[in-house]
Amino acid sequence: MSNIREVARLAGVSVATVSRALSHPEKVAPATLEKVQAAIAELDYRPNMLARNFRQARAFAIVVLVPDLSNSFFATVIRAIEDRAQQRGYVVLLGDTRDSRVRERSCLRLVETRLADGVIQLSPHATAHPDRDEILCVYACGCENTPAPSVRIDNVRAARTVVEHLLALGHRRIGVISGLRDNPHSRDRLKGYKQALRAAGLAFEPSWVAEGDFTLASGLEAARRLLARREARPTALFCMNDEMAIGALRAAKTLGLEVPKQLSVTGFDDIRYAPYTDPPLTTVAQPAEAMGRAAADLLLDRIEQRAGDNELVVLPFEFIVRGSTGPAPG
Amino acid sequence: MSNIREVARLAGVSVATVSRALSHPEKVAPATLEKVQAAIAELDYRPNMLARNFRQARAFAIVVLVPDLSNSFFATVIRAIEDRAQQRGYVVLLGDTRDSRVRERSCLRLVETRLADGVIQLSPHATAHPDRDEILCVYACGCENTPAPSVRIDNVRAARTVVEHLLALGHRRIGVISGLRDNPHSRDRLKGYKQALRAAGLAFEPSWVAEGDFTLASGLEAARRLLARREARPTALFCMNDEMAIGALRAAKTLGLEVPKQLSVTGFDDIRYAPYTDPPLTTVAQPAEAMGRAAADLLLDRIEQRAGDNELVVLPFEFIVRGSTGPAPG
DNA sequence: GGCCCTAATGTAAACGGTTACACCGCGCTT
DNA sequence: AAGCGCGGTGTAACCGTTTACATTAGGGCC
Repeated sequence: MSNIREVARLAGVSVATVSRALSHPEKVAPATLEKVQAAIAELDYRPNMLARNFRQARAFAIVVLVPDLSNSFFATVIRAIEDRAQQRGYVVLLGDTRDSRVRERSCLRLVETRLADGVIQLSPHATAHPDRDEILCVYACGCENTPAPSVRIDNVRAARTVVEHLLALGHRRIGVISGLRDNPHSRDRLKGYKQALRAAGLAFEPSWVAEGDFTLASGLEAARRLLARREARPTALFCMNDEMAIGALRAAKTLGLEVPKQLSVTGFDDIRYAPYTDPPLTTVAQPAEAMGRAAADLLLDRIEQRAGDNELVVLPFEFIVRGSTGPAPG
Repeated sequence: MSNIREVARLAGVSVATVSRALSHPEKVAPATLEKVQAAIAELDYRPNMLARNFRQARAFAIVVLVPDLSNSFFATVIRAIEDRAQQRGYVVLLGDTRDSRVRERSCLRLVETRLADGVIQLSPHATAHPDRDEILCVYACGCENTPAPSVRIDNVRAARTVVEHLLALGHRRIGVISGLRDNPHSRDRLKGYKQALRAAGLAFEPSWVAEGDFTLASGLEAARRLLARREARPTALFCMNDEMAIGALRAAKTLGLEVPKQLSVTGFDDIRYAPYTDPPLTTVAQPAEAMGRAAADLLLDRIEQRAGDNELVVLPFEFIVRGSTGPAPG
């Protein structure tokens, strides 16, 4: 495989000139540029990026830490990140942590060993790693107390909006299918739920909160538990993501409950499958693509030292009413 | 940031010894090893992988080309690839091509420029690139005529199995919702469809094939077209992936057709949402995880020159009957 | 005791780029 | 005409490892 020296020899110039021709073409005379390009074409030369990156002490790579790649929402965010990163000359390394601490650790090692220049976290693990502060890290799906450079929506307000919608439809017994109790997203969204209740003069009833873990199966299970109660069964379920809402819809179906006639269900995220559930899911659309792009820009700006001072990006969400919510039954 | 020389100085040995202590610990005396490790701990030294990779002329990275990351099936395959790659000391670069040729090209450039050691393709684009032969490439979701190192299921037989199931249920008018007509997967699966028809003594009716592009929306559209016909409306729809099947279910619902009573629908892939559709989707389960792992192993073995000779891995599929198929209506 | 073999370590040359610095020649200014 | 500035180019050092080869020491064998 040819290298820069061969190109230089063939073009009759020095290696420095070839290097400049590639990296700073404006600094070399047009005639020279042409000779160099001819030589490059002739040899089918491709610069060795391994060498370039090594010399520049930059990997031109970022790693994205995702709790679960096969969740459609995260996949969309990552797509946007990848897209933007590529535009700016970076490559993205995949780090599916599966919510495991050791996997996460081993991904962070990538930046410690210089294989990556920074990290984008898709989960809002607030728990700082001891040496985390030396690592450039941006949170793409932040929460109220997610540390500095991060992008998020106002989860509290979004949750409140959803619950206000249900209240306006006359629902008084609104069950919650939550993510893991100590997950920051769960906390924020529960906060919004409580705010809406309080504003409506209703008391918060802890037994109406069923804990899941953001998966389809856990949503189904949680819904079963909530709907099992004979007395005072919830007439609406506020689910903290779409996957669990889809699970809840399934539970309703197997219990013979008609949605939205007998039970309203709401989701969160607006994943691509949301308009295709039966009935289509009322949900909060997070601007997944915009969040990905913004997070990528935030991180890359910091890597390239053009650290903008606007370190917290809060993007607007959209509340989308579809068919899964309706007036509270009789 | 400390480097190998500082470690050597602190440990009172040469850089070569430090290097060996890290890469070939069995080659250094236990006492020396200890000194080196102490120095490493003291300085909190992390070897610079950029330098190591450069020196070894290896990136220890593979890129995976995926047509659409937010498709749940691909996401699962990638997860498995990432998992296996990490086990074997490699990192995975994400290449979401969005079915664009230029994006694909630019990803291949990564291996030409040495930033990656090989490629795993998730789409079976048979169209060889001019210089593709210099690039280590493995196909993870192959077809009948996918070139050499590849893993796949027997798409033809799987499709035939599905259609035989529908025939056994008494269906005689079986519509097809296909992927793009020239997509190899579409071809294989259509072939299986035809085989089943022929075996049952039925004629193939081209107008019962509606072309989609594997997306939810295209499935909905295609189903609308097929179900719009007054005379001889299909009683079953064979969809070439789950996403389009979900679209078809939606179409049926909006047209007031009951599934499976009036219309049977089948999918392909068994994505995680398949058991949660209404009714749950009858489909072909591709062993997504196994496919990912196998593809990773195939590629890494070749990168490491331990090229196994079993270059074509054909994994078993599973046909899963759920609620979306039933006897043909009266 | 000399020889040979081996294990452990050190020396220094790569790897393929980038870039600071030196240099050269030309045109413009004064 | 001398000096200056500047655009274009070349020389060579440098980035942090790995590793071929040289060197050394020690142990076993005759």
